[in-house]
Amino acid sequence: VYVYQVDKTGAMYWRADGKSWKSIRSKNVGKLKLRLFQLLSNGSSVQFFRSEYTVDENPGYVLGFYNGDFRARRLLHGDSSPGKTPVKAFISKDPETPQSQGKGKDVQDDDDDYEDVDDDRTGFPFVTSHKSVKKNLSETLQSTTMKPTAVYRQATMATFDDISPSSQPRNIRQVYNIASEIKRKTSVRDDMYELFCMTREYEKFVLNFQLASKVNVVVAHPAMVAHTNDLLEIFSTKNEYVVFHYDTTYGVGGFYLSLMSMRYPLLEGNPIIVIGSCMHEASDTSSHSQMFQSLCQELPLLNSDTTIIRTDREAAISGAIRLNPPDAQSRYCWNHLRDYGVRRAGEIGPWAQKHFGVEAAHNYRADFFQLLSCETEDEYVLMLEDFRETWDPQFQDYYNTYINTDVINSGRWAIQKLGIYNPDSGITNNAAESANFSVKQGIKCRINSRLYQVGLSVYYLQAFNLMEITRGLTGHVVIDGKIPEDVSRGNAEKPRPVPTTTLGIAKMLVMKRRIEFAPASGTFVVRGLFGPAHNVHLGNQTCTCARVKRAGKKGSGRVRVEPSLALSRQGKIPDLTPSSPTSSTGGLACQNSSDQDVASPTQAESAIKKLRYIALDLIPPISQTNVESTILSNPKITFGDLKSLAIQLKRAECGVLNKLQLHCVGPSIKYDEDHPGWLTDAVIDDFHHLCVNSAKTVSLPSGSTHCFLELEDGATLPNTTL
DNA sequence: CCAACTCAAGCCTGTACATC
DNA sequence: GATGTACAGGCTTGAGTTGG
Repeated sequence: VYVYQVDKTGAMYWRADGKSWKSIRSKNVGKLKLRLFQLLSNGSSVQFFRSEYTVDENPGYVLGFYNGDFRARRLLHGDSSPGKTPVKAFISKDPETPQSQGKGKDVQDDDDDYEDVDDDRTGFPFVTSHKSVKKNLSETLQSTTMKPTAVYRQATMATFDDISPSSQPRNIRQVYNIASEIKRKTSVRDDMYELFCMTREYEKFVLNFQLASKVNVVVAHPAMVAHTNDLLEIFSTKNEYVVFHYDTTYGVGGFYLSLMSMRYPLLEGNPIIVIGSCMHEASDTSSHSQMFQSLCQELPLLNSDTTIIRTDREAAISGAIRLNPPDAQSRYCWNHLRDYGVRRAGEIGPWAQKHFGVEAAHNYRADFFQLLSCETEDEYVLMLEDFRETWDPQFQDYYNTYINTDVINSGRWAIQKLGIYNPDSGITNNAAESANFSVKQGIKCRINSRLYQVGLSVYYLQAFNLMEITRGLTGHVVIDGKIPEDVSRGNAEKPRPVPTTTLGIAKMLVMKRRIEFAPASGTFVVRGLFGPAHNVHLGNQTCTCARVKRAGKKGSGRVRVEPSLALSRQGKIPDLTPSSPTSSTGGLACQNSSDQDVASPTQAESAIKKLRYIALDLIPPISQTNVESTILSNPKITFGDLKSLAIQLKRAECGVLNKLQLHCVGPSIKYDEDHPGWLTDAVIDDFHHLCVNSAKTVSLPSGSTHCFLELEDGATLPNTTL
């Protein structure tokens, strides 16, 4: 009978005794749990049993008990296949080794069938070393530079006090076995071989595997390729642009890593995802060509004039893209254009400095930036003519030869048409560099990274991208331009949903609740995106914005700005009980008798034609076709929005309601995270009554401070006053 | 709860061969 | 001869799964 201490990790070393047991019964005996095993010999049961008792209250120990015909001990570890001599059980008092119980000594080995046999070579009885012994051997071999022989000697000496064979290495061969196993598991094989293994283990991941004459390996996650194909198909059908980035990074290993990434168009903020990658020994046109050829083979729709590839204007990359995909449009990072144009060593910068001095080079750079920033090509041509008069003829020649074409392609007027113009930076390839950065982050060993390590990193990065895309599309995460988080770190190009028009900025500020009416002071608190908040008192001042025409005041060109919904001083939300033309209590505007410009209820009545939220776009009435076109034309729509849309569809019965309800599904809903459903179902229903059933009241959702309506000439709301 | 099963990892042996 | 490596191949173990 023995008590075994159970490993805290749950390992069941104590149970291993080199014999084959068959579980035959288990039962509870009071607080004890009993498991009974029967010894197997060559597959048949032998009259020898092993019992294990455990106590629930103290799972750290197991009580073991052996009973039966002990002559049955045999079939220990080792080669005991039929026809071979069974090795001998070793009997000792080692409490750690269950098979070595003392009872064995009392047993007469009088049965030939159960005769113990010594090891053929050593003459010593065979015994299985305890697992802790092997573990120690393994740890010593791994943590020191000792040879197996030395480890073997040390291990046997260390257990001098405990002479039980199971507490020592069995023989030197055992140490060799362990060392061999360690080597097999930890050896780093040849980089190329590992890479080659990837071509088989990661099916369809390695698109190109070239060793001679220059190493060139193109990889792309097959699932990402499939998904990108779907996207390209959708967007080419819609004739909309898809923006890619392509950039080469250095310092990853003894090779270049080029990444093809995409501005993912279906998620807010257009996060960067990696489409494919190329590890190449040389950075010449043929290397990049192989990358694009492999990609185009998998992504045939890449070769489309709706494909925009931003690069940093390396000649090798440009040349490769011209070859394949020839129809794609290359656009160059302004920073790199500028660098190449004026500053970069070995290029025109030093040339300009050398010929005309630092100051002149500075002027050329300024001219160059002005040219890039032209709003139209005509303006560019005219400005270029002006500049030429001041430029040195030599610089003119250089500009004509190397710069002009690229500026025409990537100037503001050109990229604005594509919707990729950034007012701050023009056009940058930062996103690609950011993706490169995140790959580097994923590689622990940056300088001496191996090809297969980098390949694996790309694989995992893409898998992560795919997972995040799936989560984003199913509405499980709020993407908001931060997916994947790693990619947007560093010098990532931040998403800029900030509108550029006056009206757009106004809408955005309203949607973000950055304009609030302060009833106490009768002023508006306006918080812009930057800087301090402003307290604005309009008084009788009027807005002269030419774009807005107020109902009933056609052509006036002057509109009074008023709080759309005045809050009572108590902070309660007033109801929208229609007020009489002379009423000044609550209601929606019109509460001030001095407001000469505000349309009277009667005027409003005759003027209302279309009712819509000012910050949301008008969408045609619902039909199945329209729903589809809505989704397609609004790629930022999420599954959550679709679900909401489905609910709205069920209710869709009247035209006015349709319009209102559809407003719920636009991307603008995301502007205000705290009030994503700003236009709630209750409000919609109320408006429904208001518009169709001539209901007299409507209540705003709790917490509402403003209500914005835009009325159009000729619209009617029967019997309704706002 | 348990028997029967699968599976991968681990362990072990024999043989041949290389190196010191 | 001692030491060490490489390979093929078989058995056991331990963890997990499945179905009754």
